[in-house]
Amino acid sequence: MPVSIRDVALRAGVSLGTVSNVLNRPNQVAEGTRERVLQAIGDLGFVRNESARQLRAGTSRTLGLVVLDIANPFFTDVARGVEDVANDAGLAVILCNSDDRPAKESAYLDLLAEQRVQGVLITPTADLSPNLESMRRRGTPVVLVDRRASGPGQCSVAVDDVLGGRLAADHLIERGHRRLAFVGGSSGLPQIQERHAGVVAAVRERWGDEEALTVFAPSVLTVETGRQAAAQIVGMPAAQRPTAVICANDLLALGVLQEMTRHGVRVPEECAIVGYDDIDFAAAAAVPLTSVRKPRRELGRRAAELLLDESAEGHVHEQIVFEPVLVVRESSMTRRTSSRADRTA
Amino acid sequence: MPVSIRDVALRAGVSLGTVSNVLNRPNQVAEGTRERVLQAIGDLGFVRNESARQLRAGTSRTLGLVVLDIANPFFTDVARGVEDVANDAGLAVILCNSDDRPAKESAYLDLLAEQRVQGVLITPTADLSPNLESMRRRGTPVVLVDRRASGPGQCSVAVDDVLGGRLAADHLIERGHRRLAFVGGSSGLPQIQERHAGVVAAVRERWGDEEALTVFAPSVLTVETGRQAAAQIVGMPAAQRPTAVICANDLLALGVLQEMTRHGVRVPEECAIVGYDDIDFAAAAAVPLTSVRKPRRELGRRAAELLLDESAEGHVHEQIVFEPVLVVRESSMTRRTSSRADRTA
DNA sequence: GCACGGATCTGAAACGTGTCAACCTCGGAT
DNA sequence: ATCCGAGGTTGACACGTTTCAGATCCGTGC
Repeated sequence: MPVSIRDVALRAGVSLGTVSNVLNRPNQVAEGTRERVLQAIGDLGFVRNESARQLRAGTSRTLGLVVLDIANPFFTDVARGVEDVANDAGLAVILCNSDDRPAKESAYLDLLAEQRVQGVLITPTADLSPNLESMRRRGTPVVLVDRRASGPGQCSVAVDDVLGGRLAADHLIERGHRRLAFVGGSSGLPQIQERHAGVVAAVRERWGDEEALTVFAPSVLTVETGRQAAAQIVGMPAAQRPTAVICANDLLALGVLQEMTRHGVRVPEECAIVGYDDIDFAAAAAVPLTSVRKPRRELGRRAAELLLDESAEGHVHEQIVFEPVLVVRESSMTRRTSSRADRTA
Repeated sequence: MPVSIRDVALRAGVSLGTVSNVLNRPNQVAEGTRERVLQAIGDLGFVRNESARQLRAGTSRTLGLVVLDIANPFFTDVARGVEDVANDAGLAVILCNSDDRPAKESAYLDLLAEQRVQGVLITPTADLSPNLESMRRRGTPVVLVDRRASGPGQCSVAVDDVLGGRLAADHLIERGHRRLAFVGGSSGLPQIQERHAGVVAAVRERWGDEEALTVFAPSVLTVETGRQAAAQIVGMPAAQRPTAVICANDLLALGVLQEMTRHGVRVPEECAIVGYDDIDFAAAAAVPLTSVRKPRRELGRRAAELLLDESAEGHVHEQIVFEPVLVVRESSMTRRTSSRADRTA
């Protein structure tokens, strides 16, 4: 039943090597022969066996992408960027979802190692898995995505999240807000910690201390936990309740927005909201969300490019850091009655 | 550099077959030997070569999933369902995004065939690719997802979309609406056509004809095109403007919601909205969206289970059809205060 | 006639694994 | 002393491809 290159050779009346040449160096084969072989391939419905190619070549034509949460549109956008580049290079992408769980992440890394992927793109869970280090030692390129490499020994593509947090906080403070909340505080993820740090830095600079900043620390960053945080905020006495909320990602922000609305708290008049990532749903929310935009697709693209480059000679590890941009939309358009609707892009 | 089973054997002082036994039938190997081998594996950092295993076994430990739009959370939820089952069976999932483009779909199917995947789960573009048929002929199981198989010759896991359309329309009509719009009309996708047909059937039954149903036919089903449709609706003269909109999926519905709000049309008071799929963002919208719920994750699960079963002896093809459920939320909670008894014709 | 080179084709070797028949060892039964 | 069988272990072979050194053929220039 399975038809191999040998069957094709037999049918076309040529040797096995010639069939291989037709497939890989067609111009080295005389036209008549080539056509006879192609005919045989068509007749028999021959399909190359990628495993055998890989075995011979020593490496596969695939690349692994491990993300924290496949349900977060941020990561699907990154994935598309990766796909763009990978496809052009003739590579397939194995997309793995670690769910922010080290055990799952580790299992997927093993799997990718066994597949002999050309490289791994990963947004790691808080602690860098030992598997990552051993992959690199074994010679598999690894590029960190949305996370800065700790040393110069590896590539990474990240975003300046301290700046992002700062942008969000500065914007709100300039708009006249005097009490802020940050939702997403204590997650072990460095990205989140940096956003937090940026907010804190801005608040400190302006106000001298952090007393007017309330921090909420949901365990995971989802719409649901955003809702829970908002419920807490709404329950605070009016005199202490923050007038603006900065969320560590847009999922949280959407949850906050929904819960606020449900409680009759008008956004942005009574409470402004700023999200993070600027996923498509942020602009599509019924109160379009101000958000810190990261070049999502570009992030994936550049990461994939670095990965490809890493296999080349003379590669030097690179730590790319993108600058985020604040996109102001309705959810923070309040106070400071100024006429200018500033939209940064 | 690359360390093979042979290197391990050498180091452990055993034969190559013994190492293989340690890996695949550990209980057939004497404890001392086993430990020596495991030690060697650890020392050398040996990792199985999946390609070689596959070559030997004739089939890989992977399964392909081809979706129409990776950016649509509906499909990522389906993917999670697939992953649940695949992981338990020790299979990896290669996730491919056809972008609703036959050319991309076809390219990915070729790739999956070359990978010798154990099977393919696919939500096909409008026309069934000839590649699908040849895959099946070659013995690769194929299961259609969110699309009914045309004949009994193959497995499929779908949802009764005619019923879904009907549920949405009935609900709105019962609530007292007398002019409806359906957004998503002419896409070639059978799923969409069925939803449309369901709406039409309900409208016909109640009103005798379809004059009070306006149909919009965006080319793709995204938030952006939803917005465009809403802009058109808002532009209609008040006397003709529908008081409720049924959308072919939730992305459209979110776009419609946003544009309505932007134009100051209150939802649901002035215009009710019903979406389709019930993605998480539907409930999270600032005006929570009434939507036709499909068992998204379960859809993926069952599809994967059917696929696994298909490799077993005595498999009979099965066409599973789930019944959708209308989840009523705020976006359609209006009217019906009228005491007028509206009877069907 | 002959050497030469280019175009074309051939077939063996190798990639790393799983399988399986055969082999070894050794204690116990005959 | 011989045989038996079970528990361990071995090593050759096959999987399908790519590669590469060599073979073959043919026209050309001397």
